Amino acid sequence: MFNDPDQTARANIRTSALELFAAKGPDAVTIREIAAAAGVSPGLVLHHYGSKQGLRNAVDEYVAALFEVLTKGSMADMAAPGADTPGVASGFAELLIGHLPPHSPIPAYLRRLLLADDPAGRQIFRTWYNLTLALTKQGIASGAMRPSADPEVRAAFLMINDLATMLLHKNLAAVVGVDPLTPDGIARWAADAIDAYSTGVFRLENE
Amino acid sequence: MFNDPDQTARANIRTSALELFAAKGPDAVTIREIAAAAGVSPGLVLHHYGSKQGLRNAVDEYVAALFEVLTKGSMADMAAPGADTPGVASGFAELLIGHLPPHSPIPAYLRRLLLADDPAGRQIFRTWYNLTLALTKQGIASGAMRPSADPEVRAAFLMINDLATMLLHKNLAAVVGVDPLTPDGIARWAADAIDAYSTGVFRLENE
DNA sequence: CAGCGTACTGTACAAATGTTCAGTCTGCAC
DNA sequence: GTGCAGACTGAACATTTGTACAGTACGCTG
Repeated sequence: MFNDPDQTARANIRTSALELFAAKGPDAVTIREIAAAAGVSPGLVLHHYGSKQGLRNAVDEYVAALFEVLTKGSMADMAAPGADTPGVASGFAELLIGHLPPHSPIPAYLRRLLLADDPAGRQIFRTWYNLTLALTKQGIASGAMRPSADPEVRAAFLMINDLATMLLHKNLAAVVGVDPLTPDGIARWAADAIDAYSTGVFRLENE
Repeated sequence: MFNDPDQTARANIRTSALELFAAKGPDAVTIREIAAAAGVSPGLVLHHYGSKQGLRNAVDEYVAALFEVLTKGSMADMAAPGADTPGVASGFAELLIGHLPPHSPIPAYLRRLLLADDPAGRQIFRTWYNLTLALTKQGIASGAMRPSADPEVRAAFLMINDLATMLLHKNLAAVVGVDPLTPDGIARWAADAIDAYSTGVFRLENE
């Protein structure tokens, strides 16, 4: 899925850049490094993308477009949940990742975009939020979710709680021993999240 | 509070480095830039810290030590909540930030440490998690929190949900219109978080 | 075949940057 | 006063890195 059949040198450069940017961050990657990974000369990188910034923009746009596609795919899953498809409680992030091959650099790149505080990341954040808000209002209307006095904040709350598992999964794996992005980690994590969101975390005083 | 009276050139260099690292990231800051901000020559930076990496380590250690102090202070607040001290629901992050001057670079630096996936950040993450886990178990034992089948994951869940507001507050402010690190943002955010954690988010089927 | 545009290479260059170092100044011990 | 250790400066150096460019190979069009 989403295996780009484009094997031109231009596409190879973009793909290599995507992987290296995701792994080390754009600032820590040199054009020579990208060229070597793509099997071309450094000059060709500039020939196709004008500058390093141009290449960064191209990769950003590519990932943003892919994100839109993934979003639509995840929405379809949401509307018609299959046998083992987790509900909304386990979050959209896992759903998105489920649409990608096992070691795709896309999640790591998305992580950088979301944390970078630049226009590309903010646009993705906005898309994600609008989607979450729509689902939240829909859930409240259908009775699946309890009403909230502040639906906008409620949607943001649910969204970034979900995002947090993607942003911090390495720390979680190292410290807690549960990586919420691995198959068994997902299960443990989702079970507790659903429990927390359903029965609540704090006990009311009059209980 | 925590205004270091150390005004030696050595301390000034560390302070300037801390601010610049927090704002732009260590890789994007040059030794010359730090020296200029501290009002010294570039050579002196190396004289005191040996190398740029040495300076980074020194800043990391300084922030880690400060984090320990802040943690203890926040725990004291937790044990004896004052008039307007929010409960555990609004999270530890806000409590920590409340112990710092308004425009302290510490939160931004902590953010970088936690997202960097290096030993210094992992140690802070670990301290934070151990604290959250202890409070969670204590809350369950006292009856203030509902029991969880998986206390470790429950503690991690609550912790990173809290962290997410700190990591993504800029995106939240730009897209949602609520910055959970500003005074009025805290109020709106905490109210909804407490509501979500108390009465739950999803409606059970038999209700 | 001739011409031309595009992909592509490898060299060269200028700027930035971490680091080294010789040397100066200052304060303190003897 | 003399000597010395440490703070501090400013110039210089080596390396890295983004980029420009001249030149080559190749495929398409006329």
